[in-house]
Amino acid sequence: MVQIKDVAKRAGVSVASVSRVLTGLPVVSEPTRLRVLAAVKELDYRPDLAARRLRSRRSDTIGLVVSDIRNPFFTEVSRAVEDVAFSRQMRVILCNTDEDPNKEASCLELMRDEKVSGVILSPSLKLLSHFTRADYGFPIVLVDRYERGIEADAVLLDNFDAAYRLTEHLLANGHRQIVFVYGAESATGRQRLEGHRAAMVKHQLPVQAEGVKPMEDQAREAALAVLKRSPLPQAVIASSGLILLGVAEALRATRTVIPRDIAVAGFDNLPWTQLVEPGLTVIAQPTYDMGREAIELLLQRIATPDKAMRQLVMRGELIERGSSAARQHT
Amino acid sequence: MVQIKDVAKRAGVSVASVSRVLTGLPVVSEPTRLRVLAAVKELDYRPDLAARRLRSRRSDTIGLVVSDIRNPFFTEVSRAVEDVAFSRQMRVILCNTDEDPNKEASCLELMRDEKVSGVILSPSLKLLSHFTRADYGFPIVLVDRYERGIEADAVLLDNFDAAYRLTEHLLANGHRQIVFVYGAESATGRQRLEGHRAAMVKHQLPVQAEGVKPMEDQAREAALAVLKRSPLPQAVIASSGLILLGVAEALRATRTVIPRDIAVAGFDNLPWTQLVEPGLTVIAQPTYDMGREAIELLLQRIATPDKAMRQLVMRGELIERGSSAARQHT
DNA sequence: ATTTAGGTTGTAATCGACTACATGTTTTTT
DNA sequence: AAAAAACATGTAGTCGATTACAACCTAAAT
Repeated sequence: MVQIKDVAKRAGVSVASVSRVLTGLPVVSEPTRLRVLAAVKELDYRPDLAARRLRSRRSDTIGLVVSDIRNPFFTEVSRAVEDVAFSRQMRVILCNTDEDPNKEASCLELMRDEKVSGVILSPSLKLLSHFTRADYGFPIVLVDRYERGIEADAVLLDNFDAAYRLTEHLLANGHRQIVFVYGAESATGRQRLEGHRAAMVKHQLPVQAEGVKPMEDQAREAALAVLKRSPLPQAVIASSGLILLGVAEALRATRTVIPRDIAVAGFDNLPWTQLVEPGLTVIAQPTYDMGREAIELLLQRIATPDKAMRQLVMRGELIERGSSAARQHT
Repeated sequence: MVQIKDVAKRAGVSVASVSRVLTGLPVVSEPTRLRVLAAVKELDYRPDLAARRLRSRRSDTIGLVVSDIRNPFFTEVSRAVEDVAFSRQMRVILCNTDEDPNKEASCLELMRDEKVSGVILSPSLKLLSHFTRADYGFPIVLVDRYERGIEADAVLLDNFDAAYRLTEHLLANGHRQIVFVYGAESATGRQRLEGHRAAMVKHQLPVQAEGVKPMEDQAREAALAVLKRSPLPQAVIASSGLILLGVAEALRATRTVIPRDIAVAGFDNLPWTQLVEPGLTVIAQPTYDMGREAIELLLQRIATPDKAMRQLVMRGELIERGSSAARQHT
């Protein structure tokens, strides 16, 4: 195993100089720098990360704590985070919480043990409700979930605005009786409900909301119940991609024709939403960008810990497809 | 910062005893063990991982190297790997290669630097073609991709069998002119082509294969070209979920009706395959189980490095849906 | 010519845990 | 009862880097 003293010997300098070159300190002369780099290359020296981390108290590692990496939103975020981290020679450690506060606490403890430089976190509702930055030894950037007034960096969709515009779109196309199926245990779901509510109230229409647990089968059951109503509502909105999937399954199971029998709209522009006839109208989130912004924000926070907290609120894009087409007068 | 000597003092023992208790060595008496554990709890002591790793030369970390975590197959595998690792107090480090041999080499180098206990790898075609276990300082388990005769642990689908059965299913339903759209740059795609070929040859039918790059838009273009043919083939098989998506997009864009105009079948039982009318017939892979088996295999390999290599070949499940319904005689 | 400042370099201490070895104690064997 | 074996524990060295500090050299300032 070649180590730093071998490099030092080869380059004819002390270990301190080698270390200075490798950590990028600007206190080495150009000639020594070049000789060290040459020796490193000749010997194919790789610094021992454990030793480096022990002494320097830093790990150059980013933690990513999400409910479930299989959620396409988080998958995309993780890819963005990994891309940026990789380009900066940093590592990513992943942890799934399943929305379980205990597992979430374990994950954050794990991150503390790893002495991560920072964490990108999608918090459970419970953690979000009493989030305090001082509780952790590392900076945190929240993604997807955030509540007004919390002192934390965050990257999220403008949920209120997105749901408001989606609702306005349906209303403009003549749909009046709208059922809003949303994730009741999620801050995001609730904020989207508020945006929907605001649009409905503005048009003096009643709000029909169905809160579900954030699982596909739950959403399907809720949607099936809605579809048993008589008369059928004129439209249904799903507050997330997962719920939209459940709704689509229910519609297919009951042979309900979109948009003739009922109009549909939802969140998350997943690949399949354009495949389901006649194409599902959705709010697209800039997921990859959100992940990228989250880690950039985190890296800035690590560099300058005392600047004021920032929230990056991103705008969703309304993608109109056949599922929300104008209502035919009957 | 509370450290091991604080615990030792509190428990009235030496640091060696504390270390022995914490690393689970069976050479401590029960009384001291209990007193150490009590002291650990009272002080909320957390061992410094960097120090531990430096001295012990082990990291208790697993590397996961895949082409793209956004591929649902790998997403699911990563979730399984993370679950098992988490339950054993191990970490997972993720790296995406984009099928680029250079990035792949960087990822594996990164894993070496991290002194991972082992790696779960989905190799590029190039790496697979001259894979040698001795090239790395850690054990490797291959997932999804494997070639006969390679001396390596692996977990994969029985691709030949799955494609064979899928083809037999289409043939049994009366489809004769079948186009097989497959990922030409993937070992998996090629193996599936061989299975398809075997079934066609057995029935003395010609093989029509279209190799594409493993990207959705490439598959769509290829499928569009196929759909321009006159007469239209009677069925199309997609050798992966990604390609199936491209095919489905092409069919929708051309308003081709499944299965009246053309029958469809493919791989990967993704949530949306049952949503596309009239439901797409697919081979389902036991993805989560494959991930679980992969890390279990890896942990066994770490425990006993010298046992013979093992390949776990799993059987795909044929899920028949409307897209491959029996051909109407004309 | 002497002092001062600024820039380079090297020596040695240090990070915090694991573990080889030595030592002491108890149990078993002869 | 003595010797050997087995077990339990402690002391101190070690893992391989970073970095505080001191020492040195050169150039600028007095």
